[in-house]
Amino acid sequence: MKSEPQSELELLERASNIAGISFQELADEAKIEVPPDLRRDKGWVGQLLEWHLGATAGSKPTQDFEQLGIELKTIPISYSGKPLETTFVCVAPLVGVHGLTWETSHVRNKLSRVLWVPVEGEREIPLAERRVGSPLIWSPSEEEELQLKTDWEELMEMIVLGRVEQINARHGEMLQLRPKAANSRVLTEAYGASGKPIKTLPRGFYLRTQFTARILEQHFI
DNA sequence: GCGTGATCATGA
DNA sequence: TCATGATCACGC
Repeated sequence: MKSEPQSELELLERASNIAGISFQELADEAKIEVPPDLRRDKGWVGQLLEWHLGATAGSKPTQDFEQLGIELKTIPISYSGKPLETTFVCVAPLVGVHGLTWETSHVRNKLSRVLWVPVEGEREIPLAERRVGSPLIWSPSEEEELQLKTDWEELMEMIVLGRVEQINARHGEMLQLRPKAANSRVLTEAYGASGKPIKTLPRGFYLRTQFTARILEQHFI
């Protein structure tokens, strides 16, 4: 593992220095194997980049670079430069949500400052040959933050009203709520009708590709 | 089971 | 073709 970067500039420089490098080359340096594909290693690219950039948070529910207040997100892009996948943000709280506000939410904290690292994501490109793209540091604009806040409040209101099982991925303009679990049999506690406890599938907040596409676009304009 | 890292696979 | 709902691996 590399040391933790001591400043935002140092982090950005590290990310810039691996732009254009193939996953094979990065894996060799980290002394790890490149899997044949991502079917059984969905988080492999993210962990490869964590290693190279010196992220230390591990599986803690905090920003990847706590000291710098920065979250790392790799984002797979198509040949046209558009995101191929939505972006997971964090697990959604389903209980103990009384008094939670956007201002203190994990979503806002994680997205307050993000190092986006685009990576080649087309499945027809062998994993070992895919390359890292140019990084960018981003914070939400006022408009973006308002969009996120609006979505978050709508989703959290449904959760607190015991309507979590009526939420589907079509809710939320930019921020959506979807399953986040090992499989569909996993259960966690939530509020049901009349506030009675129920067991339901754990959920996570995800950014729509439309939202992340704009972030990347604006950087290149 | 929870939270991290996410992408897969299928129906519309 | 594309987004939704489901899924995979790991540390603890």
